Amino acid sequence: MYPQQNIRIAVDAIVFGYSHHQLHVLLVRQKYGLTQGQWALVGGFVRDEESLQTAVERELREETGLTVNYLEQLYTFGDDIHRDPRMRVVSVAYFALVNSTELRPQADTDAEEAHWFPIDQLPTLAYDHAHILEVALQRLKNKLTYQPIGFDLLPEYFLFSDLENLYCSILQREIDRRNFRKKILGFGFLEETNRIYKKNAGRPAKFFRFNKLKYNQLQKQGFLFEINFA
Amino acid sequence: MYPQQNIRIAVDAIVFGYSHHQLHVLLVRQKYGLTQGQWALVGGFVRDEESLQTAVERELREETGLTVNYLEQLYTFGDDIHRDPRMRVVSVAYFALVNSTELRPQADTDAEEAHWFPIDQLPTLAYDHAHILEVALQRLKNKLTYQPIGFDLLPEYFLFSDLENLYCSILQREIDRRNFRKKILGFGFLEETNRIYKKNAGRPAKFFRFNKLKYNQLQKQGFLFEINFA
DNA sequence: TAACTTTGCGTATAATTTACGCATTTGTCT
DNA sequence: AGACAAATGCGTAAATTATACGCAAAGTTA
Repeated sequence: MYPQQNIRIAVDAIVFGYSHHQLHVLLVRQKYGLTQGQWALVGGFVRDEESLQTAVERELREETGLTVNYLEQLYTFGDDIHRDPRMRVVSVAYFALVNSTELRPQADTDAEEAHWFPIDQLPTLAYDHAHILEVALQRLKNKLTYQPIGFDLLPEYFLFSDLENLYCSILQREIDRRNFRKKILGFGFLEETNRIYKKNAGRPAKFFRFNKLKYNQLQKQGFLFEINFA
Repeated sequence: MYPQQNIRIAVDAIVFGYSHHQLHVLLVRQKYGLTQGQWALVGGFVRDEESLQTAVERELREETGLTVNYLEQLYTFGDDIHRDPRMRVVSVAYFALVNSTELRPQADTDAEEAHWFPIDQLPTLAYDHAHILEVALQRLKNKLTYQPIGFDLLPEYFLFSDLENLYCSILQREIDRRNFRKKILGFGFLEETNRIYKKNAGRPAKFFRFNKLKYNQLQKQGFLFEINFA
């Protein structure tokens, strides 16, 4: 009924952050083992008495000290029996987003060496982590179009141009600034604040804020978030 | 590096079928153990040397003899440590669809007792399987609107009214028959055949066929499947 | 043949998306 | 100060898509 198995269960987290107009991924350098020195996703083995989600949260805390803004299960990688060449490990991967203000403080923990890498300048990754990252990136791109998760990558107060740049750079397509603004504002879940940002050039911009309560309320009323540009 | 764990990995399959204008789920009666006599999802433990997907396929074959039309990983349930009260089991759940012509032959295997239940007349389910089923049903509903998986629930040749009824009954809303037809035909991946079906009443209807090749082709060209009715 | 049922096509209207134009508000340069 | 550059913010016309129906066509039944 409960056969013996020689399989381990691990969790891994793909943590995305956004800064300097670029998407970044958090990676840690492997300290021990076969892959020593290589870069890998944050992760580790699940303890007998903790839930999967707790396991990821613990690993994130231990290895990076970060507080994530959004966390959801991504996919379970267990079809390649030799993804870890030394023994069979099934990994439940989680997808995480951090607020870009969180991005700086590189953990005050006994963190392994953790670094943010721009998505287009990744090092070689250990195990099948490059593949996992690919899946995560696809999820991010998809989700961006039908759920308001872009705000979890931005600070609480942000400019419209930030939001616009985020969509442009992650989805890698052009969007019409004016139609984008009109559409998002039309949704009715962005609060205009009276904080104003002055750049070196151009007209100063208002800070906006995502009103999550308002969004939840709208959603309950059948509202569907959707961003699709030609 | 590779700690001992006292956790087992199982796979479960939520198999949906469609017949008699109703969505059905395949369940098996438990033969042994704590939950003996109760109904449960098809599933079992993963063997050391098989992939997760292979494990589901094996269990499906062994327990039901069915050939599924569509199979994808749904979610991994491992947050409730006591979902199986006797020991910790993490279950990777898979989502499967079968062609309704497959629905009849109830397996010629040494199958456990397997039965199709209409979605609104389910028995009490073992473990947390009611919850898993809930998640699967939600996935089905969502996916129906943005991927052409409805065709995996229908026979190769089907009538427009079948497709229409499938959408109506699963999504539980009314749709305008004429607009629905116009929209789907406009996609251009349905082949009109010269087979004709005569009912007892009304104008005879043409059989249609889903052209998967054509769909893949369109998709590559950036076409987006989407069915949203008010 | 009249009544009934279901399929299949079409058209008018409403709503939404797309493509732009341009005024506004700042800083900078001369 | 005035001209110019840079970025924000608002608006409007045209094209496309969705919605709401009407109704002919092709059978069966009485």
